[in-house]
Amino acid sequence: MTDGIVERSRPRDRILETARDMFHKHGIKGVGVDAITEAAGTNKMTLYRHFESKDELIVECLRANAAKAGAMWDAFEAEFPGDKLAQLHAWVRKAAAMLNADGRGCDMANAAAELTEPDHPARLVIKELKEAQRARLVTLCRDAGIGQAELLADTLSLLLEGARVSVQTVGTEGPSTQFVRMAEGLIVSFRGTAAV
Amino acid sequence: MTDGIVERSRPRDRILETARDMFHKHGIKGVGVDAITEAAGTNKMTLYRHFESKDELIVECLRANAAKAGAMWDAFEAEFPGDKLAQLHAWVRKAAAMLNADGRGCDMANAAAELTEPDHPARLVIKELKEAQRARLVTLCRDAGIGQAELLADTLSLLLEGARVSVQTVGTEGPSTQFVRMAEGLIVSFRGTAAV
DNA sequence: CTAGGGTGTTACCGGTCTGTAACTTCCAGC
DNA sequence: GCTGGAAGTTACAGACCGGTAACACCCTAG
Repeated sequence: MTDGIVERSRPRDRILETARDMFHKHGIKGVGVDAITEAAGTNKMTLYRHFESKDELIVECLRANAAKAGAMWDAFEAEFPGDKLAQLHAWVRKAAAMLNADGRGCDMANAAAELTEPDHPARLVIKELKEAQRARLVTLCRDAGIGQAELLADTLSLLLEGARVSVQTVGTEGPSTQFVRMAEGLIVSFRGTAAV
Repeated sequence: MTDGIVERSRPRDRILETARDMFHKHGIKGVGVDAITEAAGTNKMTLYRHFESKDELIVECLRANAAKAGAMWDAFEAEFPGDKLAQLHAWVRKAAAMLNADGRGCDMANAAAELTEPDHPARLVIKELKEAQRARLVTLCRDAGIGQAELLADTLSLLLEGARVSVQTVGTEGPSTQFVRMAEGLIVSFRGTAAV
């Protein structure tokens, strides 16, 4: 019961959702458009009526991923309104939970690993989306009253990014098990050096 | 002027070296055996006389990469004999230098991102080699007299791994610029909590 | 009821992929 | 100089790839 998601909805949405799922599981070059449309319960022609090429479908999937991640951030704000520090800790816990959820790393990072052509349209949106996420984390750290918000945000980013590839290479029992401990420790130690 | 390396040597070595280079630059699924053999100045039949399949060639390339990385560690020992702390700092500097050298991340991590079949032969050796590298870093930290050597080693691992994917997604001007600062800071702070 | 747009179906194009067969050529060691 | 093995050459098999053409269908809005 994998790769299903053929609920009745408009073909475009089904294709997008199925492609996201299959790209995530099998990689981008590991999935052909035929396989996507079949799993989405439709056909190739319909795909090409809604997306001008596989590359555009890839880009649209990445954007959809980022939108979903953005919604997660909004959920933190809803859960701890105004309490930025609590939101930061929620982010750490959520990230750690997703680490162990599936052994595949970040879709954007994986896409960047696969799509090596320097002018591939996906590379631009990956950079754009990653930078937006970084900006959001920096803002959260700063609003949580942390001095050197950029440094903390970048450190947390690298740790999480590293934990994701670690899970992908050595599994969930490797260095990534320490992620929460590292992240929490960092936040505490940065809290010490409060706003200047 | 790329992908050359057609010096006169035995075809097997040329194929291996060329494949390493091309896999690194263009990804594994982004390079066909025809392209490899042509760039290596030989032909497909010769490749298949030395490697039973592309998958075996991939595995052999990964092992060669790991051997090269191992040689780097030996160089640190040769440069700072017995001074494990100096070797650790040398490792940080070397890692940072390689970060900015080329925008492609770790070959093993990239391979893990591309080769999603859970029983792909490469996945096994990736895990094996990554675990060996981790063990070596833990040993280095411990021999440098650092308490919680595993935690420091794992943190440094995740930071470096994350920095490599960061370079690949947002470029060298992103969070990875802070890698040395983070790593050196960590080493110092772990030195504080000396061996228990 | 009808018109029309979204959808499904089938077949196809040209290209690329891994891997193999059959044969020729080269070259080093005897 | 001869021979045997390594290497090169050409052609091909069979599968898959992204993308398109032509046409039949269905279902809803008018």
